[in-house]
Amino acid sequence: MSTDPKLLDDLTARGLIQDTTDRQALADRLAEGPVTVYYGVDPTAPSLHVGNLIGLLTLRRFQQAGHRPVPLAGGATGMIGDPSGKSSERNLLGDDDLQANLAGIVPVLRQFLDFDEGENPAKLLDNRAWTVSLSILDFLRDVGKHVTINQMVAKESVKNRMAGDDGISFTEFSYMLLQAHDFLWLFEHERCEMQIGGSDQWGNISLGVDLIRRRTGAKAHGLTWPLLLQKDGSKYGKTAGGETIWLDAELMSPYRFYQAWIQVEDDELRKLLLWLTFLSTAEIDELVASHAEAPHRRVGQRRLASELTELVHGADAAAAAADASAAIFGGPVAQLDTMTFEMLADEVPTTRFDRSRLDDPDNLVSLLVDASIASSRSEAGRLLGQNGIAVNDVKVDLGVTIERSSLYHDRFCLVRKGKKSVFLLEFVDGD
RNA sequence: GGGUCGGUGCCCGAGUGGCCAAAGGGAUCGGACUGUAAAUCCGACGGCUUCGCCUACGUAGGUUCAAAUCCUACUCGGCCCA
Repeated sequence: MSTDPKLLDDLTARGLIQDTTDRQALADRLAEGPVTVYYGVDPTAPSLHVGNLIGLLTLRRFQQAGHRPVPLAGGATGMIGDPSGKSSERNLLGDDDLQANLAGIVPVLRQFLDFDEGENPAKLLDNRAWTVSLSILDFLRDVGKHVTINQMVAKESVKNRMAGDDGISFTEFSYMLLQAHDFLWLFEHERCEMQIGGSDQWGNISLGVDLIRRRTGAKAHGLTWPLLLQKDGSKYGKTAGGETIWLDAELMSPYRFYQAWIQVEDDELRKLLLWLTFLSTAEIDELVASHAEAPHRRVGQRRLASELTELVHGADAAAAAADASAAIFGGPVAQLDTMTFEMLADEVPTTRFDRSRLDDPDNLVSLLVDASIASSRSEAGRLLGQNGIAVNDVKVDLGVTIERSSLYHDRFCLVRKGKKSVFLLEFVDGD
């Protein structure tokens, strides 16, 4: 099977290459034929999030170019905690949590990678498989012997932590050896010649490359991309509101996922389109240019949001998220029909109440709290006082009551908090 | 094990007996301006039955009219010594 010779150039054009091992050797090897390439994810959270997005997309780019992707779940390394990019020691996760997290990431992987493709199917591996049975003596002899402490201490991630107040535990210090061992194992058992990761992984990746060379004399390859950072320099991964952007529909609905990208600022658009979509660089240039002509139409954000939502959640979910957004931000809510409201109820945070709540006078504050629109009665009062709540598009004050006549289609009531957050209240008959 | 410094609200960080629900900054949330953008400005930012009350400054006790501030024990973390 032949491979796409333009892969490296495309990644370069997108600005997705931060560091590589010997660039020419890598280009030659990729041109020669399919390469097995791995990207490791530690299951430290119940699902994957934006932080893993570039990795998944890059694996996909490799697969589309004819290479063989290996997503590696860090069932073993997840128990240790990678100090890279962390300023303080991690809490160790228990076995049960890890297993549950692992189960959570598999479906997401399937969205991105083809595991059934004839010639170069993706293969999911878990480093527990070869790590749990590893004896400490073997480990020290086969891995530790080939690495000097000097080398390890020189790594950026370790240096930072040694300079800090909290120090670094031996456990986390050892993390890079386990990762290097993974690479070696994959090289020997899966003919995996390449590891990719975010730039914070560079130290760990190059250590693995070195280990492979010392143990086998062979040349392995590494590639990292720049980290996706927010303006303040912190890792990307949260919405403006500080909510983690999950890739699992259970943890973040497609609508909210879509909204997270719709709200992206103009300055970030080009970069995000290049890094996170499969649109060609030419298409992106065009899109960014037309966006600049009429920024208020937000064509750039719309495209980014729908491309990404489709990638992560599928075409149907992406269309539904776009429809819901159009209904909510497009015009007067009063004009929406029952079907649209029912559709919205699936997309927007919706709370169901018994109709009897409508009979309480002055029920607004308690409804806001019960629907988790405000976290306390004090906050609800504050929001109302600051003109932050609109019921059915009308700003309301303290003391307002939601009654039967306020409902649309005798069931729904739409509450806005601020400009961007929308909630639906649904009133139904009690049992 | 010894010594030493420290543990304050979402985070950083002031405060060393009353004027402390606790300075300042960041984050966040509302408002104005806009384009569901950025920048800027304004306001809020423990809870409640809100002119008052309750809960909070590592944990548990104690001294005092009064403690985040003093004392005791415990606990956790940094650093130094062994």
